[in-house]
Amino acid sequence: MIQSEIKTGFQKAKMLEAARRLFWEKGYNATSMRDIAVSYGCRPANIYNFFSDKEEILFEVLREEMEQIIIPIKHLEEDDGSSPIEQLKFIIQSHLKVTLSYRRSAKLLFDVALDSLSPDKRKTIIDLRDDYDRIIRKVIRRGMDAGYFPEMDVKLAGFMIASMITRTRIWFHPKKGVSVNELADFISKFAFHGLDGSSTGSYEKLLSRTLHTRSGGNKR
Amino acid sequence: MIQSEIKTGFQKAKMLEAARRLFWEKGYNATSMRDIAVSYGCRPANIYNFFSDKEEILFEVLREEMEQIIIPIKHLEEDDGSSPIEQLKFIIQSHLKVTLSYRRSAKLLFDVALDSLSPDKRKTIIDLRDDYDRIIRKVIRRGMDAGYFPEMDVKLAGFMIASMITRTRIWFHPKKGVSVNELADFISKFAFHGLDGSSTGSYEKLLSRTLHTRSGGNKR
DNA sequence: AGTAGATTAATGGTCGTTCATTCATAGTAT
DNA sequence: ATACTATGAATGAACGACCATTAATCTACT
Repeated sequence: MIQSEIKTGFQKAKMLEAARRLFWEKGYNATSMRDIAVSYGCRPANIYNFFSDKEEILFEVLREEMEQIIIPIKHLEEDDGSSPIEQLKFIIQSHLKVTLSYRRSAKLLFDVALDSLSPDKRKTIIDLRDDYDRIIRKVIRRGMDAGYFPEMDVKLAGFMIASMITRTRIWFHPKKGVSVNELADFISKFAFHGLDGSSTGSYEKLLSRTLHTRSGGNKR
Repeated sequence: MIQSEIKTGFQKAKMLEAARRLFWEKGYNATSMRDIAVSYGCRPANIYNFFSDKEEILFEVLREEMEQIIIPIKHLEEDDGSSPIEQLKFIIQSHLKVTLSYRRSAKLLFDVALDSLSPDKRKTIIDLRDDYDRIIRKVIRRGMDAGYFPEMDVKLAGFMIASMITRTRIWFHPKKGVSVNELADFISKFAFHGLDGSSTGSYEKLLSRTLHTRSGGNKR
C-alpha cells in the first residue's frame, strides 16, 4: 500500500519530468503523448494510469514550477524587518535560479516557432536578431566610450533592455494604465537609472557639464 | 499582368495578416491551415496558390516583423554624430512600438500554454502569478517608503525586473559566458542603477548610513 | 483472488497537403 | 466583335499520417 503509493508517486514524478522537458523543448501542442511515453519508457496508454489527460500533465508541470518560484519568497509578503534591498535581491536571485534550473533548451513563442523553420530560413531570422543585438551593443559601447556610462558587460546590458521591451507583449494592455509613450519613457529611465531614478544619474550630470569625454580606450 | 500581380500581392498580404493574428493568438502549431482559410475567407487548398506550405507562411510572418524592428534603427549602426543617449532612447522607443503594434492578444510559451488549461486550473496558475506580482510590488513599495528609491510606478518597476529575469530563459547558456550567480548580480545591479552603474546609486549611500558600515570611498 | 500496472488494438478526429477539375478573366488572332 | 487560348484563382474530395483517448486483455505481485 504505502510502497505502491511511493512507487506511484515516483513514476508520476518521472513522467512529469519527461513531459516538462519536452514541453520546454518543443512546446505543449507539439509534444504528443507518444513523445512523453517514449521519453519516459512506456506505451502512451500507460500514462493514463497516472494522469486523466494531457491537460492535467501540463497543469502539474506549470503548478510545480510556479510553486518553486513562490515558496522561497512567500515569507517576504509580511515584512520581517530585514532590508528591503536585501529582500529584493533575494527575490531576484531566487526567481532567477528557479527559472534557470527548469531551463533546458527553453524557448518562447517566437523562439519555439523558429524550430519549425527549415535551417536556411531559420538562419535568416536569426541573422536579423543578431543584427539587432549587434546594433544595440554598439550603441551602449559608444555611450561608455563617451563617458556616459561606467564600464559594464555590454552583452548583458543589451539583453536587459531587450528583455524589458519584449516582455511588454505579455502584460501590456493599452486600455487601462499607461500609454505606449509613457511606457517607453519609463523603460528608458529604468534602463539608464534603474530604481535609483534620474536624480543622480550620470546622464543628467554629463548634460549639465560641458562635454569632455573620458578616454575609455578599448573597443571590442 | 500588372493588375493580376497587384491583386496577388494584395491577397497574399491579407492571408499573412490573418495568419499572423492566429499565430499570435493561438501559437503556430495550434493554428491549422483550415483556421487561416476560414479567417481569410477561402478553402484551405487555395492558400497553396500563394504559399508553398505552412512553414513559408510562418517564415513570412516572422521576417516581416523582424524587418519592422531592424529597418528604423539600421542607420544607427554607423554613428551619425548624435547623442548615444538619444540613439538608445530611439532604439527602445522604436522596438517597443513595433513590438506593441503587432501585439493583439499576444502571449509566450507559458502564456500560450495557459490557454490550453480549463478555466479553473488556469485560475489557479494565474493566482500564483498574481501572488508573485503582489510580493515584488510590496517589496519595492517598502523600499520607496524607506527612502531607498524615489517615487515611481511600482507596477512597472516590478514588470521590468520580472521581465529581465524571465527572458534569461531565451539567451542564457551556462557553458559560455557568465555564471548564474554573476548573472544574478548583474540583474540586481541593473535593477537598482540601470546603465548608470553602482557608483552613484542611492543604495550604496543609504547602505553606508543605515547599516553603520564604514563609508567606503567607492565614489569616484 | 485481487489489484495495480502495462500492453495491444482500435476509436474518431484533425492535421497538412495533393489532386483533378472548374470558374473567371485577360490576351490574341481572326 | 467573336472565338480560341492561357492563366490565376477557387473548389470539393480525398490521401496518409498522426493525434488524444479508450477498451479489452494480459502480467506480476500481494
